[in-house]
Amino acid sequence: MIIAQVIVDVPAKQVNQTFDYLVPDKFHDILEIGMRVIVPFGPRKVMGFVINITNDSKFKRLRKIIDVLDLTPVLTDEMIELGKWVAEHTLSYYITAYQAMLPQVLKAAYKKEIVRLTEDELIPELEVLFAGRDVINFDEITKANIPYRLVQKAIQAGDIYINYIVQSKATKKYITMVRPILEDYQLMEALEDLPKNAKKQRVIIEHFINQSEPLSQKELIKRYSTSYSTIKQLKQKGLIETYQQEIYRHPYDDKAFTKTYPLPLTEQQKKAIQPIKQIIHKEEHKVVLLHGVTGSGKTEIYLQAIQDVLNNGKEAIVLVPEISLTPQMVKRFKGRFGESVAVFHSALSAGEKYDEWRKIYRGEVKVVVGARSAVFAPFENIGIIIIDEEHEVTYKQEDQPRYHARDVAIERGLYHQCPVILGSATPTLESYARALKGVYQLAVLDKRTNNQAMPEVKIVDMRQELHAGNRTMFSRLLKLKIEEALKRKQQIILLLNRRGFSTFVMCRDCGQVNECPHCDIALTYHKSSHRLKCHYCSYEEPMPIVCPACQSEYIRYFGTGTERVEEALTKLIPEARIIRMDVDTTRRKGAHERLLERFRNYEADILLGTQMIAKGLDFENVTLVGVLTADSMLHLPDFRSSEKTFQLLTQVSGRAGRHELPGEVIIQTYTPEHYSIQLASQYDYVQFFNIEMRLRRQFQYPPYVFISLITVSHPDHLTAINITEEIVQYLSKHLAPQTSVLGPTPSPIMRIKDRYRYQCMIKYKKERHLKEIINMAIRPFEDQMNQDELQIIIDMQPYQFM
DNA sequence: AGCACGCCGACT
DNA sequence: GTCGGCGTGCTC
Repeated sequence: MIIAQVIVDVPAKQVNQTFDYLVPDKFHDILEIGMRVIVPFGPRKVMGFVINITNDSKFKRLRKIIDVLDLTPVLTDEMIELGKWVAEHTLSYYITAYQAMLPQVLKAAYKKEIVRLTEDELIPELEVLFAGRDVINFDEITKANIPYRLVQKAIQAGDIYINYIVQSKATKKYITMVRPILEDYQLMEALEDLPKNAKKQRVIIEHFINQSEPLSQKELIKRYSTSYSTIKQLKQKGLIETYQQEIYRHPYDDKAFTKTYPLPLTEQQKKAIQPIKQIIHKEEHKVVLLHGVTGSGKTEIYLQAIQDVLNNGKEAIVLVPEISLTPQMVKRFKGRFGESVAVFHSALSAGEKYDEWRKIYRGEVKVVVGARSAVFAPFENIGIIIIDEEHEVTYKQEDQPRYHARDVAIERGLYHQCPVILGSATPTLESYARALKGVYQLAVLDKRTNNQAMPEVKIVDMRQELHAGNRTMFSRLLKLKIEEALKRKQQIILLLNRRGFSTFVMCRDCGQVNECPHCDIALTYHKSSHRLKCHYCSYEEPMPIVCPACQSEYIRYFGTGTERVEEALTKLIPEARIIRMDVDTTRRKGAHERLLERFRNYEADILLGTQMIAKGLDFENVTLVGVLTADSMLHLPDFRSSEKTFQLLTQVSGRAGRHELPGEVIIQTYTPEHYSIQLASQYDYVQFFNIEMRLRRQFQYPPYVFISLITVSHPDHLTAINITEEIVQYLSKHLAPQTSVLGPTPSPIMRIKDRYRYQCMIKYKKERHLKEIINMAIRPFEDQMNQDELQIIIDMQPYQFM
């Protein structure tokens, strides 16, 4: 008796466990651990992952596996363990963790059909619906508003039945290939027999006499400017045949990547790469924090370390923050390792992602470059995992399973006994503290490879600008520097740090701010549509003409959107050619790259944008970087706001003067004395680290404590508070006395989509059974979560507190 | 999750 | 007595 233990595709607490199924004889030789199967589950059919195969079960009445969806396993043994680990550490369901590790298209799609079983007259409602057909989609029942009991009755009478269908969405792309069936001499004979007027057929047969390799039908038609009918005729004559060949989509195919070769390393780089190479050769697991200033050549270290790994016959994973932002990075990896690189990209279509995934899975590539989810790349022999810009928040997944790619990488590094490299110019305090403690190994690059000094940073106090009568958003210094750069035919990057700061509408008479009726947040003014939109739900309304509260006509919008900056800039310096980059101008696929390419080709003088332009860009001709509002996110309710400001300013300053030309940075701020702005301007990470650590200790924040966050939301305000209160009570009682349980505190945005949101924050140093205790605290509300509109979100390591 | 089952009030 | 609404509990 062969029994498969299956995790079923039903994300619910009560079924978050394996179910045993009998493996029918016909699947004995096929079925392996890690494959997807279709199993009966109650009255339905669902997809499931086989995570173990045994030969006994404590259940005596087992049902049979209906079908096997894969020819080879989609989950390796390691990934099965990893999925368990992820689920348990993030308090998610196993099924959710496994789905997150695989490309979307491997997710099953479910369909229900109603099949007619009798020729006899059905009830009129159903008869109308069937309208002569034997099978109809179940949705039609709901659409036609037929009460379900009537359907039930017909099922009981045996007139109809419900057919549950499980489909794998995986689509492969095929191409039609043409090849000769006969030998050359036979083809030559056939050539004789062809009618004189069959000129095109002759050409094609001649082609296959010279060249017996198959050719795609498309290419054949194009090359000999013929048509499908010619091929069809040859097929009928039995000279050639066509067949379908599976192909990969090639998202990067159209671009030629120029081959690059290892660059000579500087003394510093040599010193930094040495320990990494050692770990690679000893095949041990260690985490190395590579703290390197912008432009210090971290990427070259990655590339050469990977080369060593490949020479050892192993594979490499490289995580970058949102890869579409750094086409230059892809270029470098493709240039160095060519065909053996797979790229994971949020802009790829589901099918393209699946293709890249299969290349990894079949061992056709050795290197993966990708965003967060690439950490799950199904390699079986990993030799190194690199996380570039380790401090980036995008490595934390913000929905279930709420994992951090860094933690997963370290877990995989442990399994494969390989190094994990965390690279950053501004490491997170957590990582740097661990490096100082010796938990991680520290490698430092404090010089740029071109030996250029870091660009000089000037801080401009915007309050004084105002006092001097300058009401524009450009200080006199910045304006002067822009003009100078334009004169020198050099380029400029302007960063509008907009987070927590957008264009809202306020009445100048009564101070009324237009807010979303469903969320506690000001509506954002969109110039293009002249409407007010909520960024948290989909609510929008036309821009009012008079104030809704006092009917005053003096309503206007405040704050600074990129559109307005562009407008003001054009007014100030009319000759400047500007490219604006923000969510609006980059929404379309490939828009990002096109805009950057135009800037690179010097089709514009100024690149104006939000956060997205701060990272990874490398333009030779950029000598001036301006930050319009350095402090806009300093005051967000987030203990990491100083750290994030420091990171952003350092990051963006690094965009200037990366090559021959020296760079300059202007930071405009209303709080010039703030340490994160001061120290960013001096590139003094270590000092920033020391000051920030002192504050973190004083106020008990990570890395001195761990934080877990429970967010309770409910349409009823009081219910949300009360439930949070009960959870807080339970936790305070059962957690260690040194642990602090804070709450109920309203979330920074208390109401979103008409739901009130309250938080309970747990700050702890050591809690061995935290997950179990949290689960116990939540348990009394499980039923309510199923039925009522109660939602409880647990984040074991939150990065966002909104 | 999604479905059946079973209890209870309202109605033919 | 029967219909339909909803709470409860199960799915190998």
